[in-house]
Amino acid sequence: MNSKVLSKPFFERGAKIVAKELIGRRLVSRCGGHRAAGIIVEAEAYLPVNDPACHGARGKTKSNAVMFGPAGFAYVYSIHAGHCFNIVTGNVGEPEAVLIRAVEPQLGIKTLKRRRQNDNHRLLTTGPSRLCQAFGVNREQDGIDLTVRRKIWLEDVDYDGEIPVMVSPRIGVTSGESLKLRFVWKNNPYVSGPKKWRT
DNA sequence: CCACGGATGCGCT
DNA sequence: GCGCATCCGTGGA
Repeated sequence: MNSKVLSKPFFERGAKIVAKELIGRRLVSRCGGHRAAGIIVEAEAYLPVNDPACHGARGKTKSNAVMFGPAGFAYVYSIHAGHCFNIVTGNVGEPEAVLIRAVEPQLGIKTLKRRRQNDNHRLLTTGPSRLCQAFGVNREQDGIDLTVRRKIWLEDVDYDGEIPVMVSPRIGVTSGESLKLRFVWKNNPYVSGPKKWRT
C-alpha cells in the first residue's frame, strides 16, 4: 500500500491550482460495494469571486451548501439526466470547487461496463455524468469526506516526468466563457469535449 | 402546484 | 455536428 491519500491541505487552496494538480492523480470509488479507479485526465475550476458560472455565485441554498463548507468534501448535484461530481476547495464560507469531468479507467472495468451498460471503453468515464454513473456517484454522496478511504477518495501517483497539461475554456458554461479554467491531460484519448480543446 | 433551464448524453446525419 | 430526450432544484403564483 504505497499510495498516498490526498489530504485536507491539498484541497485547502484555490480551485484553479487544485484543478491543475489533480490531473494525473487517481480517483478511487467503493460506492455500491464495488471497487473502481481511474486516472483524472480532465477537471474544471469554479471560483468564489467573479465567476457567474459557479453555483455559489448567487448565494447559499440547500443544494449547494456543501460548496460553502470546508475543503476536501464532495459536492454532488444533479443536472439534466445525471450527476456531476465536484471536490470542495479553499476556505470555509467561500464557494469554490473542482469538477471532475473525465478519468481514464484503471481498475474495475467490468463494474464500469455493467453500470454504464456499454462496452465502449471511451464512453465509460468520459464526461461528468458518465463518470458519476460508472463510479456509482449520486446525490447520496453529497457532503461526504473525500480525505479518508471510505466511499470515494483521491490518491497521489508517481510519474517520471512532467504531465503535459493543457488549458482551455470550460465546457458547456453559458457565462464566464472567457475564463481558462479547464485543465486536461494533453492528447489523452479519455478527455471529453471538442478536439481542438484536447490537443 | 407548475414552469423553466442547466457545469449533459445519446442517436442520427 | 446537431437536435432533442430527460429530470430535478429552484423560484414565483
